[in-house]
Amino acid sequence: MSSYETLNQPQQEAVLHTEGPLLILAGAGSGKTRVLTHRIAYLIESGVSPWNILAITFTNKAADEMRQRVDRIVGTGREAVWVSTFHSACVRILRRHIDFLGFDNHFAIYDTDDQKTVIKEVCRKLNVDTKVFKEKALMAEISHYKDKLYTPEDAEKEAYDFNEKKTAAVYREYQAQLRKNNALDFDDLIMRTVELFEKHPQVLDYYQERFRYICVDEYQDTNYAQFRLVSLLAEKYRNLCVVGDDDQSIYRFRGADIRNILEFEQIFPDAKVVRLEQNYRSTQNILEAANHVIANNTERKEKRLWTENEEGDKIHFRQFLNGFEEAEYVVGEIEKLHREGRAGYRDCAVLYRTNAQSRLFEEKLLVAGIPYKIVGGINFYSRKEIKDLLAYLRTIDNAKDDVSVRRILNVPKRGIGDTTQGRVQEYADDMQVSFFDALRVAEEIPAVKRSLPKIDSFVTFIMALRTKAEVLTVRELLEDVIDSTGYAADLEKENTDEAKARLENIDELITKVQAYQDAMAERGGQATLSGFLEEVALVADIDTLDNASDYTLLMTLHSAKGLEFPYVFITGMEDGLFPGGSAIYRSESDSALQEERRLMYVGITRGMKSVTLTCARQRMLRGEVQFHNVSQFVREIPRELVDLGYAVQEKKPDREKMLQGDSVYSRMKEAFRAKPYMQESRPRAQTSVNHAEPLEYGTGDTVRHVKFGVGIVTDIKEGGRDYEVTVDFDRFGVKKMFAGFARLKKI
DNA sequence: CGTAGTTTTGTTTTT
DNA sequence: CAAAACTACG
Repeated sequence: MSSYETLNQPQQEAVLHTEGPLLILAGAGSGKTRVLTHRIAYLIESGVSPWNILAITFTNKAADEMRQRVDRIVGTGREAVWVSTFHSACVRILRRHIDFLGFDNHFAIYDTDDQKTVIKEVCRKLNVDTKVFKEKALMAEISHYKDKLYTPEDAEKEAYDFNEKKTAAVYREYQAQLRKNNALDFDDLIMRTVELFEKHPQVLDYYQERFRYICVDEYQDTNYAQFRLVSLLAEKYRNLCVVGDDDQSIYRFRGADIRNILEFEQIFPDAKVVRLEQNYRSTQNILEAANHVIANNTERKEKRLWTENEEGDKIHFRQFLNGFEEAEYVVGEIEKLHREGRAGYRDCAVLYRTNAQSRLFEEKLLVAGIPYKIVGGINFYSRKEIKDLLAYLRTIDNAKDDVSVRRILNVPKRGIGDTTQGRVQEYADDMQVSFFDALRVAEEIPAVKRSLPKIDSFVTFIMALRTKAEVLTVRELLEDVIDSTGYAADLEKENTDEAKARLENIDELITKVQAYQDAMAERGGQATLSGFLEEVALVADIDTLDNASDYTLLMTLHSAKGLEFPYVFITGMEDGLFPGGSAIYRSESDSALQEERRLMYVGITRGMKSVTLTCARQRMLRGEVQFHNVSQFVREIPRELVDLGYAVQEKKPDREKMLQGDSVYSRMKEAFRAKPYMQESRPRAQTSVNHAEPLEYGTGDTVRHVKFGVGIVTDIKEGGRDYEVTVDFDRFGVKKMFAGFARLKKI
């Protein structure tokens, strides 16, 4: 019990309040994970059976960690506590009871690729032009319906214009296809569970009894469907504890409804509210900066985090000519930190808005020999070779999974091409049977006579695998597939780098199967094919990080949520990139911008000791060079909290370049690249005295003045024949001046 | 039926 | 600048 003394006052309140609804408003770094784990431990210690506790976390990794921590405090019983993500919990429930809804318990879980395949098929069938209705857009629409628990019928009822009606029709057919394939997509996992509970009260009752104490973390990112799910489960005993921070709500695009947390007190009027506002993670400067940025948002609950930590470094801000130099600088800093023994590689994280930005950093890290890992982006499981092999496993596991069957029908090449596939599909549609069943009776289909023997041998092959699956372990089965299809053998013959990489991935897959089997054996569970496939579908990249290895992490700001690092680099701080282009334009409602700002808030508050913001003037984006201004979020940080890195070298201007990109490489590159750009801008700057012509710098740029030194341009006004420029100088404060006189130079 | 070569298209963010 | 989608040829 003594461990509770290490908690502060509100933290203790939250831990000790076990009965009835509880809302914990937990600011960034306020120790909410500690509170949650202690709360679960306290529940168990005060006699609640671990069996009766359900804790929902945002990632599987967080779930594992929480389970371990609870175990460390309580010692026993953690096995029985359910700690998992919404999706995992739902799968567990559905595997047991989905037959109530007419699905087979061996249902497949479709990922984005599979969904797209189905959508394409649906559009073809319904004669929907995918040039007009993009698959991606349709998927997003359908997903939103599901987030709100709209059935296809609901969607059709609410559809007023042509587009909406079409979308609803696609939705209906899409759901029909999924059912035919005995498959669920991610959103279905939640929606079908709610459906199960609503249609079968006895099932709901079972789980209500089972989960008398429910905890939901990251509550600000739940959508309506998840809210409904939790409400149903908690209805009976009302022991619902939700934890969240409205300032960190960053998943609105996937249906997260901030009202869930903002209106919790209305829905549960007897709820106790605890606010955790003391931050234990970051320095004062970091926290101050974060507070100032987020204060620009209007749609939020007023609050102010504070800390007893030291003041610490200022927020470092550096602007570069292009993305290469930005990456070089960041990598150089990490190298320096490591060399000077100030930080391990794992203490540094590089964050960015979009996954595409990881490339430059990856290249530079590779050259520098710094161990790193990219989180997210192209998922391991979405590589072709892996998807192919998994499609075999899925075909074996779920006889109705047409998407998988079609994928492997001609992989490896069996001489069964698109034409044949189309004819079989047509037959299957006409006769209302599954694709695989159509293959089995292919002799009935006159049009495919030529390929008949090939089809027959494929069918026999799959049937044989299914028989084997009953006696083999998952690993043995996978190895059998790799072997008997000749998949690996074909790749070996190719003998290219590409093929080698794929072979490595296949080995990796075998390793993962083995790891799954081991984990199940350790937990005393049964390793099943369904179980493995489920893990494959639901385990995100971030879940597989091991804390023991010393590598620098690269990831999106979204992925960084819930993590912390001593040294954080937030890169690509440019208007148009972050905040993203689509968030800037909408003048009507700036809620998109506010979401971006919350993302910025999340980013800054990941930092414990140091936060560095970087940006580039010039950047290659989808094959084109783009010019960007410094992100408005940088400007929202008070000037006195920012270090520009130039001030000290005022007397020796040349040194700043060495500081920025301290390799010969970078200076060569700059000379090379900068030329065309300089040629263009210099004459403009000179003539700007006469006419209001474009300046070489813009709002947010870092500039140098002969006398005042370095500063940031905060405003530019067009004043007749010249510009009036407002600059916030490092050492002289805010000055207004005419561009023609000031002869400011962009850095 | 399969492949190589060509054109088009596209960006948030994730379970 | 990619990846994906399409086309034309063997």
